[in-house]
Amino acid sequence: MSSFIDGLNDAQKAPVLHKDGPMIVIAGAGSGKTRVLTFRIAHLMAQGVDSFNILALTFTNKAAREMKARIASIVGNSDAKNLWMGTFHSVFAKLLRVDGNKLGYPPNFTIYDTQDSQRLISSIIKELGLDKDIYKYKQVQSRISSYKNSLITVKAYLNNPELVEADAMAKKPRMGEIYQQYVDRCFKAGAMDFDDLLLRTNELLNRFPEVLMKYQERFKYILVDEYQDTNHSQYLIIKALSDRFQNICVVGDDAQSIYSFRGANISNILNFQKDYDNVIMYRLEQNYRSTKNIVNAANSVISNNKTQLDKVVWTDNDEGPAIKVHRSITDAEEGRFVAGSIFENKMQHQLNNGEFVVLYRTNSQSRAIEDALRKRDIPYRIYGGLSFYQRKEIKDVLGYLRLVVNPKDEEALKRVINFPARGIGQTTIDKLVVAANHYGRSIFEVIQNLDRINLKVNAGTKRKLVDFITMIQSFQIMNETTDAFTLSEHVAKKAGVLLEFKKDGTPEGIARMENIEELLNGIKDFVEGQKELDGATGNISEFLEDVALATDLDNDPGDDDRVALMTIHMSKGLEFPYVYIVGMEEDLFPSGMSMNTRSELEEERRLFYVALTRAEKQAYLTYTQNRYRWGKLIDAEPSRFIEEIDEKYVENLTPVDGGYRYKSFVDTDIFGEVDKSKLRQTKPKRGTPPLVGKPTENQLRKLRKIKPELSKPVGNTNTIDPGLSVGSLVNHTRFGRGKVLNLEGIGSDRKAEIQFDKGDIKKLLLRFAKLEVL
DNA sequence: AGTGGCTTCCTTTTT
DNA sequence: GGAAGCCACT
Repeated sequence: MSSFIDGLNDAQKAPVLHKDGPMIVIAGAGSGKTRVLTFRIAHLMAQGVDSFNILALTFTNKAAREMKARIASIVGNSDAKNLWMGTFHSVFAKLLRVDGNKLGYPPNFTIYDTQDSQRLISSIIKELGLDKDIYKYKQVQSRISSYKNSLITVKAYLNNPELVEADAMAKKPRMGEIYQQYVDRCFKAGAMDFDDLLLRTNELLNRFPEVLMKYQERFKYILVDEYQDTNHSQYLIIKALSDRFQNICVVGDDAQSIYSFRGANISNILNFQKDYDNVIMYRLEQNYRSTKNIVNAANSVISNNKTQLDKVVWTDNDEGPAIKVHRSITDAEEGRFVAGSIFENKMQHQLNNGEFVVLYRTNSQSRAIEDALRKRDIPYRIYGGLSFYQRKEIKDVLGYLRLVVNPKDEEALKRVINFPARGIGQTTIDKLVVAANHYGRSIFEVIQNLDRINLKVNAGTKRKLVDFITMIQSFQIMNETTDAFTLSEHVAKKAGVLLEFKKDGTPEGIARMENIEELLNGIKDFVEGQKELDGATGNISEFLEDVALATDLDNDPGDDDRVALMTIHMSKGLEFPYVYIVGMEEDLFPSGMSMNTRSELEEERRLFYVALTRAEKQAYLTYTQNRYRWGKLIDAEPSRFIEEIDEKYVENLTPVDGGYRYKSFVDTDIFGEVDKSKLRQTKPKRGTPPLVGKPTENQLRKLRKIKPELSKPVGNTNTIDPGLSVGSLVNHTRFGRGKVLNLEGIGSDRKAEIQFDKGDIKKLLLRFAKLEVL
């Protein structure tokens, strides 16, 4: 009966037809992973599994929407509606809206974005009177974030001498205090940050067995996409929910794990088979996306990594053209080359703009490409970067709306209480914050009770404060009876945000006004969309939730024909016939900040692998010899990754003779004088890991014509600190001298078991322990 | 309280 | 080359 399955190959059919019990699908790039997931869900439903009992976690909400639509077209619309499908964050936000009250959160809790978190932390640092040069708010925020993602609560932190020690060593002895304050303040504001959405879900499932049971019963079948990018917190949620029925299906590719910086733990996928009994493993190794050339090139690159599962990606597709490498003098010229090449390809092969993507390592690289595309009149769209919802004017309007939904939301309040200016200055706000902390209430409540508190503000200021509160309350009353669009339009006008930008009159002000109008249009569309769904009201809180967890990709209009520009990270899961990877330079890609350990470098390499495997027909790599960075022209040298591609898959576009090359070494200025600065030697690369010098292992292997030996999944691969091995003598700042007995874990979870001379045996996380190898 | 000019750090990637 | 925060002046 399930005739829709006939279009699959045998390797794909097996995981689709797998019924009960834990399973893992190791899916190479372009092997039809999404198809397998989609068909598996459809098949489960066709077999009689109630869609109500299926939970599917995807990497973007867009992916979830598309998958849902696809399933709906296979099995019929009404059933697909009940599927719980979305990102971890959006799915568990929904769950917490229902059951978060057990943890003391209101159902209308706010979701703080990174900026909100950073602002709060920054003000806590100030309030505690700490040195902002030592306690850098961004660093502190990312540290707290990584604690949360490892489920280290404030209490756990304070009870863990290693962590406390590590922060004290880093001259931040008061980290614990900041962490505590931060958590308290978020809670008091009825707010969760991104990490809380996962952490609190864990807390909920741990502390309330009846809640755990409810969701275990509900989610009889759980499917997780991009499993290689899950962090510890996500891992535990999945583990808890699937514990009862063990119908867990995870899909992923260890070679495409690129999110360790936000806590993703590659050992989740490497160790999956140990986590459940009787795991069936499926492999999808046939690539349907790319040419032989691209697949082979990508394979030759990734074989430089030690840590990987045993898998060989291959394809039946055409040979295809070689990967083209282009060198240019400056980043402006690089842009011109890309624009010119896109133009030529379009003409020669009759292609649309939408068939091209330009990928880069950092968002700031988009500028040079944009300039060049604009000059050539090639329409483009940038994904990511400063997204629409992060613009100041948009956040201002949203700030008001957030306050309407949750008046305890301090970050929103601080943002809008004096924008547009209404004579409530920093001094007043500081006093309010102090009072609010003192009474354990929100600023909003403090203002409501001004008469009962002895707050030293003059009568004029007091009136202004009360006026502000009254205005917000009037919005709240309106919100009870009206939809998001009507309310937002009213708020934008009444609060004076629109007027503020209008009277500004500068082109910038006008642009901001237009952006607000665009936001209002967006809300209108949203409301109309929601009204068609049942159970949704088109209320503003639904819109805010959508916005807080939206990816730039999620809002892709995708209707007009444009060249896409995005970071490699954003491109994961996408495919394009023509791919340009720009900025292939040392210190940029691999990033200078990721060359300190082997595991960091391996992640950069996986990132390159992801970039290459986006291409269906043709990939271009470009690099420049000089690039503007931090407003200065700096020398650049080609990325090691270019050399790591087996040369038979590469074609060099750069003219080698004709003086071009000499110019690159001895540059002359416009008068023909030699520019002395170009003659100096390039600085030695700092922190280059020993195994990737020249010649690389891979190059040696190629010379010897030996197939690279794929290492076993876990355990003995040393991915952090190559200098440490069993038997090493080390010195710990606190515990003294010791000997390494054992090493385990991978990446940021890597631990060493050490016998210290004092007699103790301890397991230390290498990430935190400051060890000196003797 | 609000404004303008100065400094710093930044640029790794994002839910 | 830019945002964001700080200080000093009005």
